[in-house]
Order: sequence, then C-alpha cells, then structure tokens
Amino acid sequence: MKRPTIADVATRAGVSRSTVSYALSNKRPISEETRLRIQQAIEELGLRPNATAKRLASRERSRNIGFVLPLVTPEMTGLEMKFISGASRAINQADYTFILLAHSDRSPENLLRFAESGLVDGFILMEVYMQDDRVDMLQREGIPFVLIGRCADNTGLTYVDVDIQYALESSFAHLTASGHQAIAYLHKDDDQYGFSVRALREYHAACDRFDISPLLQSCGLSPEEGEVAMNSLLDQHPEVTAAIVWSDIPTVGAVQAIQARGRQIPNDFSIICQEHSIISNLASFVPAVIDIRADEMAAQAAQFLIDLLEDQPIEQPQLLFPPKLVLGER
Amino acid sequence: MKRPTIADVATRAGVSRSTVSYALSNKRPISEETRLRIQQAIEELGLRPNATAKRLASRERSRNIGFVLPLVTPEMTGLEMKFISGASRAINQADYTFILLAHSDRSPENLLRFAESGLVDGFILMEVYMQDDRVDMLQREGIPFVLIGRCADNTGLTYVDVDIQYALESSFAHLTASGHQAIAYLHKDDDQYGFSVRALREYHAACDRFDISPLLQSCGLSPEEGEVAMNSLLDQHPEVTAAIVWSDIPTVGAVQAIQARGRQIPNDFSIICQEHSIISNLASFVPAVIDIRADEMAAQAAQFLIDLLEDQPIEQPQLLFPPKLVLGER
DNA sequence: CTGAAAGCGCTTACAG
DNA sequence: CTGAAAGCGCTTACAG
Repeated sequence: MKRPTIADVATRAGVSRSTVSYALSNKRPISEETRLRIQQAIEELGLRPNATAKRLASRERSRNIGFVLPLVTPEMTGLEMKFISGASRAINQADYTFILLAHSDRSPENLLRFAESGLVDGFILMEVYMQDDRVDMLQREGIPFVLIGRCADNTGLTYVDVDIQYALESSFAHLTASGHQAIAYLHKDDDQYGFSVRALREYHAACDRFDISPLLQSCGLSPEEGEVAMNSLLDQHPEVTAAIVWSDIPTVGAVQAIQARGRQIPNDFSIICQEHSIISNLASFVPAVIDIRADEMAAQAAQFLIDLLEDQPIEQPQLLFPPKLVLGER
Repeated sequence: MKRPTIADVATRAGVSRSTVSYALSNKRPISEETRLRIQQAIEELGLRPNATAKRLASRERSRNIGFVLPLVTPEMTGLEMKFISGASRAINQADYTFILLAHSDRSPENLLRFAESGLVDGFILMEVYMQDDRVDMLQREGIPFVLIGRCADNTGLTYVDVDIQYALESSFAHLTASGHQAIAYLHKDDDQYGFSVRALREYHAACDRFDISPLLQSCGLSPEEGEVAMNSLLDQHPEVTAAIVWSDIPTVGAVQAIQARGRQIPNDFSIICQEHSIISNLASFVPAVIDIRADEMAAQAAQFLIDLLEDQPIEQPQLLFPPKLVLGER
C-alpha cells in the first residue's frame, strides 16, 4: 500500500530502474516501445517520483527563494505588498519560486532552519537593522542573501536601498522653491532600523544645506499617531508650514490634524509623505509623495539573488534607487 | 572544498558514521569522551547535516504548511492579512512552519510541485471557487488540505467558512428594525467565486423572509468602483435608504457618493460593509460592519489541517462561523 | 557503549 | 538503445 517507486515501475515494465529514470528525465534516447511500456506502468501504478530522493541524488537546488518579511505591524501595508509583487514577478520570470516567510520575530534560527532543510536556496531580507543578527548569521554560514535596505557595516553585502539623500534633497528643493522656511520631519524613532537612522541623518544634512533649522517630531505608524504627532508639532511650532512624514499611514492622521486647525493644504501647509500605497487612494486628500519605487527595487533584489545563486558576476552589488517625487493631485 | 558530511566528522573523530549520527540525534547513549571528540570534530569541520538526506533516510515530513493565496488584487487587503496572521499563529503554536504561497495564478500544477517536492505537508486554500481545479487535483492526488471557503460539491472536504445566511439575516434584522424598507446589495459579480454566489443567494433569501424587494448593483473592489456603483444605484433607485456592500474597500467610495448627494449617514442612509480592515481606520467615517472573524476562521482551518496530518479525528470537518455585526462608531 | 551494513529512492558515469 | 552498479548523505535495525 506504499507509494510506488521507480523500482516498482521498472519491474512492471520489465526494464531496469535506470531506464525508467532516463525515460522520466529524457536524458538519453529510449526506444519507442519501451517508452510506451514504461509510460503505461507509470500510469497503472500512479508513480509520483520522490523529489527528496531526486534532490539528494542529483545534488540539485530547490529553486525556491525565501522572501523574509518580519511582521512589524499586524497589518501588512500597501508598501510591503509592492515589494512582494515586485520580487515575486522577477522570481517567477526566472523560473524560481517565491516563498514568503512572514514571521512575527526576527530570529536567525528560523532562517537557518529553512536554509538547512533545503527549502530555499537563498533569502531576500526586509526590515534590515543597522546591526542585524540575521545578516551576521547568513554571512557566517555562507548562505546566499540580498538585502532590501542595509546595515551599518555593509562590506561584502549585496543590497538595494532607497537613495534617501536624494529623496530629502529633492523634497527640500521642492518645498523651498515654494517658499517654505520651516520644514519639519515626522520621523520614526527607531535607532536600530536602518531606514530611520539614515533618513534622520539625511534630514539634518538637508537642513544644513538649505539653511533651515531642524524640527523633529517622532511619529508612529498609525493614522492616530500621525494625528497626535502633527498636533504636538503645531502646538509647539505654529510657524511650521511644511512637513515630511515618514510613512503614508500616519500622514492620513496628520492631514486631519492640519485641516482641523483650519489650514488648507497645500495653500497654508505643504506635506510630503514617503511612499503611497492603497491607503492614499482612500483618503479624500492625496499629498505629495516620495515614490521609492518599491517594486523596481524588489525586482532588482531578486535578480541580484538569482545572479548570486547562479554564480553570475554582479557589477554593482550595492545599488541605490533615487526615488521619484510625485506631486499631489487633489 | 565541499561541504563536510557525517563521514568526514566520523573519520576525524575516529568513530563510525552511525555513532556521529546518534550523537546528533541523541537516540542512544554516547560516552562522554567520544561525544566530546565528535563535538569537536563537528565544530572544526563546520558540519551542517544535509536535511534532504535526513528526510529521505528517516521518511519524515517537512512540518511545513502551505497557505495558498491567489493574488486577486495587486494589493493585499487587510482582510487577507487577518487570515494570514490567524493561520500562522496557530501553525507556529503547533510547531509547524507557515509558508505563504502567494501566486498570481490559481494553477494546480504549482501546488502539485510543492507537495511532490516535499516542501509542504499540506495546504490551506483561500479564494475557493465553486468548481475549483486545485481542489479536484488535491483530492485526486490524496494531498491533505483544508479550505477557507467551500465549493459547490463539498463531499469529503474539510473547510471553514462564513455563515453567510446568518450574516445577511442579522444585517436585515438590524436594518428593518430601524425602519428600512429598501435595502440594496452592492455585490461582487462573480459566478465562480463561492462567497459571491452564496452571498447573492442569501441576500435573495433574506429579501424573501423580510418581504423586501431585491435591489442589486454589482461592484468592484476599489473605492472608485464603489463610488460608481453607489451613484448608479442612487440614480436608478433614489428610494433606497440602506445598502450592504460586499467589501470595505468599495465602501469608502460608496460613502463618498452618498455624502456627495447631501445625505447623512446613518440618519438618511445606512450602510453595512463586509469586514473591516486597516482601511476602515483611515476613512473619516466608520460604517457598521459584518465582522467575519477571519483570524479565528483561519486558526481553525490550520488546526483542521494539523489534525489531518497527524491522523487525529475531526468531529466537525465542515464548520461555519457566524459573523458578528459591529455597529459604527463615528 | 560502539560498529558494520543495509536501506531510503533516486541519478549517472561506465560498459556493452 | 539498455543494464548493472556505485553513489548522494543520512538513519536504524542488527550484532557485539
């Protein structure tokens, strides 16, 4: 009653096991009549070749790529979905399989287990920290991976990331051209998360360059937190006329806070938010947006990993994507 | 330069391969001193046991569960995330691993490949059609799976699903108690998708029971389509005072259409939408909502699959969850 | 407490 | 065109 094997088929078809194997893989010519006999035996017995044994014997890879997404929010944002669809598109095109590894923790053990089990050939990592245990482990174990984001020390790493300097530079250029002098930044207060750290640094750099005094207000990921943050900012600094918000979700709340004070956007106040996702489509107001080109970045990350897996040289393994500033429509 | 194997470690430690294997698995006592020698050899060589070989030799399962999510929208909705988090929580608790298989197609071939490769032990299927190729294939091949949703013919299937009859019944009870006589349904027009078909049927049944004449308007998944649908409905049937919308996303647009005509919610118009996700938090208006308890359903589906995999009997393998009607707050 | 050997279900040089 | 045999890297009865 056990699952039939190649040996069973061979017996039934009156050939050797190797012939069955070759008939399956088409790696050498088989006469038409034995091919037919084998075919028939396969169907009669319902052979389903054991892929684990095949992998062991032929030392082949799984052709699966693990996309590692720590679930920071219980909800997945539209931005995360863009990364996912960009990566999975590129992965499928290259005839690999996309596997989403969505875990609530960031433990390296989990990844190691996947790699060792042969489940995946390599990883694409999201939500990269400045010091990232997962990166350390993967590097130590010699497991192929690519980052979307980057660490503090990136020697030897392959990554794609946002050109945050460019993002803030162009935002400041746009805002100052419209006459703004007080440009606040509603930032994510997280000194581990690479993006937050770098964005903060580049905000200060932009302030320097444009001769504007920095105005910071930390802000969480929800609309409510955006509202609270903007209210707190406007209470303390009524002179502010423009703000950059680190995510589009709190932007919704921030906009409400501004409007509740009777200030019109963009006439009385300008707001730029990082990335739009489905959420911006739902708000009655669409702000100016820094489009970080998430899908392109993710597709490139996937291509990098595939190159790594196939021992293709990568000319520029640390790639920054300059984002596009998209002005609001409503 | 190849990866070291158990044989290499055995040679270096001066023991047999089986002793190394037993030292690794702790399946029989090893003397302290040979254990130490083996341990040292393992570390010196950096042994990483080949999990594929182990699986083949010990005929064990992967303990991975595939959560199959056809990407109907490019964006993943908050509702889908609820299913994912509910299922992954239950799966992790049972010491299995959650793998999200997010594909843009619904091809059975893909699933078969995963199952045969030994990558996953079984599947949880989302977006089930009345006639579903994937279900047919999995049944034919004898691969364990559980549905979130159901087919036309469900003999022998294990599933969890929304009690749609209850959902519409309680919505109608609520609306008629408030005096509504004209209750429209903005439905998804899809005669393959089980949920749509059943919801439509139950809407008609509820109309019968409450003596209300059916008023249908088909409606897509985006806010824009919700707006268009509601406008079209109100143009043709200005007498309508209440509507049930099949998803929360178009509800956002539908609400705008209603408000644009100067009608107040809930005073002049009542609206109930199926499920809230992050999106409802963003709209300035929160409608009454049919909470389908997605996380509980998904967790139950996961438990069913684990029971199936571990040959545990399932007393009620076809389970309907009565949803909760949650009234709006703003 | 330890070893020699058979086996898991395939693949693939080596022969003919 | 086909077969006998060794091998992939483990596990696990069988012996001692």
